[in-house]
This record gives sequence, structure tokens and C-alpha cells, in this order.
Amino acid sequence: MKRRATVNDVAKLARVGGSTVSRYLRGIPVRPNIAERVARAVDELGYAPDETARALRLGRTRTIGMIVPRVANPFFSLAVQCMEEEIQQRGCTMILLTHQDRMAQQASHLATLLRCKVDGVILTAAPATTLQNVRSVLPDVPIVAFDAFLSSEVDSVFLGNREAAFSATEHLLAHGHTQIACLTAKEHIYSYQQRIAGYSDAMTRHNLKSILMTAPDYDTLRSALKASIQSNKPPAALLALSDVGSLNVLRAFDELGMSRSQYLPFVGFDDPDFAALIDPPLTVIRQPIRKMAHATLRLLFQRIDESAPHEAQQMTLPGELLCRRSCGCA
Amino acid sequence: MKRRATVNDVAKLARVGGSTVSRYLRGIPVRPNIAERVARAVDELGYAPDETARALRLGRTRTIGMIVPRVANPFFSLAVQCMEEEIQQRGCTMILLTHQDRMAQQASHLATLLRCKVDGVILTAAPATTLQNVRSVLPDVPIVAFDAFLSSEVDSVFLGNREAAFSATEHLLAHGHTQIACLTAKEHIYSYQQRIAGYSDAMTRHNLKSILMTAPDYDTLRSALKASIQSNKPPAALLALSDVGSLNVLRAFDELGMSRSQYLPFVGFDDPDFAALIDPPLTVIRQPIRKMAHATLRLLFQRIDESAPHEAQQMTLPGELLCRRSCGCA
DNA sequence: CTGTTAGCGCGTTCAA
DNA sequence: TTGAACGCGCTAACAG
Repeated sequence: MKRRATVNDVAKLARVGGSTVSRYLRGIPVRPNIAERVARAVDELGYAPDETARALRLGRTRTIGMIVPRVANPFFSLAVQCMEEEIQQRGCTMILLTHQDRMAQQASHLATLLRCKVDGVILTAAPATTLQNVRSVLPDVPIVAFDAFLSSEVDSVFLGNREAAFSATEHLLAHGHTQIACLTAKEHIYSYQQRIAGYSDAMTRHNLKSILMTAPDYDTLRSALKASIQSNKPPAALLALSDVGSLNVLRAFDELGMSRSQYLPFVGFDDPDFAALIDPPLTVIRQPIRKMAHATLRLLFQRIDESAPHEAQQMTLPGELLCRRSCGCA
Repeated sequence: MKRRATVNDVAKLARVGGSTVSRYLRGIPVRPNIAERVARAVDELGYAPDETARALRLGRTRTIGMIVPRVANPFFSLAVQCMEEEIQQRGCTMILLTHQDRMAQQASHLATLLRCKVDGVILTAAPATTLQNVRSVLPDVPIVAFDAFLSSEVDSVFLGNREAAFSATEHLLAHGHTQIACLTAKEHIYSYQQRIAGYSDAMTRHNLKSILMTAPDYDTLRSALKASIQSNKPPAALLALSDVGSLNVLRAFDELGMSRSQYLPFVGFDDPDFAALIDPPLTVIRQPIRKMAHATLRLLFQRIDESAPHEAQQMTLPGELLCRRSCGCA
């Protein structure tokens, strides 16, 4: 096992000074014949700069930290995928951390990112996180909030949750249903709160009372839904606020032994692979995840380059109602 | 924006030498009253060691690189999730890179991991990758191959693909079917080749001819499947070699306008969330992903600690046949 | 057990 | 334009 080559090894072989090698590699003009010699030496030794040394010297690491609740979930796995592609494309690498909605873990991750001196952070914060929580650990690192509100003082990218839920509800209303229930576990999550607000907006607009079903976890939610369906005043249609929510609605129908014709009309969120393939095909609000990832990184790199305006930017991208059949459309 | 505190700042405040601070932080015994002073100074300055400096000094980064084809896929997203949890738990951080089955991108990623001086690599190699390809870039970094064969000279963790496909096929055979077709796109992927072998083993054992349907991509595969179903000699049952494969089988049925009762019996691989919820519930080979992740990291850290035997270890974990109804079971 | 010193590999002064 | 010397923050070696 031989040591990796360093700038000085290259310099010696090319019979030049170390700083000349450094300059050559960074594209700063050097005399042509010297450039030639350096190039050959680099090639011969298989030299590649050591990022750890460069990081120490420059104080920048070309590394972006991403903290999300989890990745085993269609929404986040696609988001992570898109982010990774773009980060890569910009010559950086991504450190991925998951907090599982636990603030303690999130705090520990932020500390890790501080020690690793990441150049920027993409954060889907755990519920109840304040800017104070984050800034007390990471005072001066560019941050973009993704999918979860953190503060109006940081750049943020979201789906237009409220409007999306509003239009989904309006769609169900247009089918003539009035007893529309809105279901979610994890009601403390920002995006879901916004979606609940949008649902309520639509119900209120039609002088209808909101029927909100929430629970601490999906198993409990499913039980509540089943009980409600079997009660003497069952809902006529359902709005599920996430892909996992939709799955649990289906599972509830299944566990009640309902046939396809007995299924309640419903609309979900997100557009996982299976949505179009099950029976009935799911009508959903599709999030423009790729665009959201792109926007997030644009904001983040603007901060890193210091080419951003001082005030924080909040970007909201519209969801798209993908009308299939679960809502009742033919 | 004030500078982050360094060891020397702490040392000065605690009126001790820098190395004493370093030792205290690393758990090496120091005199109690000194420890006390250092602890207070650390606390007061909010000191946290700079990993980039430590990395340069030690040559180790406490960073693990993971390269997978993609993460927007139920199998890999869960694998990444499990790996991340364990890596975190061992006090390291994960760099995540995706190669999308492209060797050029994989090579570039390997180079990135070299420059970043990761302590270890988990690699799901792109098809046709040789050990030579990898080692020419990363000569001396511990590597574990996960889910894709690389070489018998590196530690590896796989599903028992061949046995799993064998038992899935046997199950379909036990239902009395003989014209069992095996479907996959991406037949060049190692795991799929193994599964094909297992399928063939079972068919051969019953003196039946294998019916292999492959295609360069899933859209083409789906077309071929539809044509085959509509031909005058349609298959009687299907074995899909991945979750995406199962999805495409369902989609083919759907696109042909087949009713549930016309669905061909079939068995898939992987156990995505929707598998149990669709109609019919999917019978699948479930991979023990969490255990596979655990095994992978155990092997990797054994290499990193140099507590591993010299020769490479190949671990194979058994899949589990989750019998639901799509196979024809009541 | 403690403090001083050197050097990991790089980029960046500052003379020449 | 070039090369020698310095220092980023840390830990290991050494002398006290």
C-alpha cells in the first residue's frame, strides 16, 4: 500500500514549485510548457486533490447536508433522489441524515453537520422545531427549509398545500358529496396542517361542517376510520393527506371486507407508483417533486454564492389534481 | 459572525495546553480539577471539534460512502434508511451517491469517495463492473458489495436469490401450473440472473421448459407480456423478479382490460407497502432488508477495525415466501 | 500526567 | 509568472 500522491510529489516530478501545481489545477494561467509537465506528472502519479486538506484550508467542503424525517417513503425517497442528482451535478456531495420526527436526533444531526462544516443544509424539520433550535447549533450555515415550515426568515420551498387540499375537496364536493371526512395521522406536521386548512376552506365555503379524523399513528387512524364507516353516520367521501394515508384508507376498506362497489369515493396526496394500478385507480394531488428539488437547490446555492437577496425567499409550487377513478369520476 | 472556537481557545481559557484539551475530549485520563476547568471552558465557548481538521490529521473521516443505482425504489429506499440508521449509531455519517446503472457515473462517484477519504464503501455496483474497475480508483478502502456481485474477493451481502426464486417457482408449480413465465427487465443485473437461475432450476427439476421474458426496459416488457397473454399460447402463471416487475404485471392486466377473475396467478419479489393492499394481495418473496443492512455494516466495520479475517466473507440471507392470494392460494 | 512542538496536504500570501 | 514559507485545527511524539 503506497501513500497517495500529494501536490509536492507532483511538483517534484514536474520540477516546479508546489504552488504552481495548485494554480495549474485551479485553472490559473501558467506557462504552457510548465502546464504540460505538470499535466504529465499528475497523470503519471494518478494525483487527485485531498478534499480533507482542501476543506481545512478553505473552510468550505463542497458538501451539502440533507436532513429528512425518513427515506423509506415514496415522497422523500424521490425527493432525496432528485436532490442527490442536482447536488452531484453542481460538483458537491450529499450527506444524508434522517431524524424520524425526533427532535433530539435532529439536534444531534445538526451538530454533526456543524462539525463536518457542510456548505449548506436542506432541512425538513421535525414538528415544533424553531429557528432558534437550529441556529443555536448552526449559526452561519445557509439553510433551505423543504416541505416543512421553519421560519419566515429562512428560504423555503413547499407545495401549495392549502390550495391543493382546497381543490381536492372542491372536486369531491362537485361530485355531490357533503359528508367529506379529512384524515391524517401526524396532524402536528406543518404540511398536513396547511392541507387541513385548505380542506376546511372548501367545506366552509359550502357552509358544510368539517369532519376531521386524526390520530397519533396510522393504525389508530385506521381503526377510527373503520369505526366511523360502520357507525350510523358514516362519511360519504374521504380526503387522505398523504400516500401512507391513502394506503391506510384502502387497508381499512379491505379489513372491513368491503367490495369495490362499496368503497367510499376518495382523493389522496402524492402519486406513488401503485396509485394508477390499483382498483380503483387513485385520484391524487401530485407534488412536483423534481421542480421542488430544483428550486430548493437554486435557493441554497444562491445563499452559498452570496448571490441571494438578503431577505428570505418563500417558494410555493402548485400541486396537480390527477383525476383517476377513486374520486368517483368515470 | 464570530469564528468558531478551536482547541487552543479552550486551552487558553482553561489555562492548560492544547493537547490536554484534546486528551480530555478523547477520554484519556486527566487530573480531575483540570478536567473540570476544561469542561467548563468547552461549555462556555460551545466548542465542537472540527472534523475536517481531525480528518486531515488522522487520515480517517468517520464517513461511509454508499453507492446505489437509485433510491426512488422501495427496495433501495428501505435499504438506505436502514444503513443510515446503523451508520449513525456507530458515530459515522453517510455520503449517498446514485449511479443509475451508469458505469461512468459510478466511476466518478468512486473518485469522489477517494478524494473525500471515506473510511468505507457500501457498493451496489452497476452491471458489468469488475473489481479492477473499482480498485483502480479506490485501492485501499474497505468495501462491501450489497445486493450486486462484484468479486469473490470482497465481502458481500445478498439475498439467497437463487433459492428464493426456486421456492417461488415451486410454489406456483404446486398449484398445478406448468406454463410459468419468468419476467424481468434488466436481465444483466446480477440478482436477476440468480433469480432466473433459481426459476430454471425448478422448471428443469419438473422437466418443464423455461419461458423467459426479458426486455431492455419495463415498457417493452409490458408490451411483450400483453402480446403473450393475447397469443394463442399464453402463460398460465407468472414470476416477476422485482417490485417494479410486479407493478408492470398488474399494469399489463389493467391495460388489457382483464377482470380480477381473469388475472393470471403470479408471484413477485420484494414486499412494498401496497403489496398487501391491492386486489389480489400479492404473494411475494420478502427480502430481510434490515438484517441485510446490519450484516453489511458488521462486515464493513470489521474491515475498518481490521478485526476481519483476511479472506473475503460472502453472506447470503434467505428470502421469505409471503403467501397471499395472487399466487392462487385461497 | 502535562505542555510544547511538529506536521497532515492544501491554498495563499509575499518576494523574487 | 514562479517558488518558498506559512497556517488552517487537530493529534501524536517527546521531553518535562
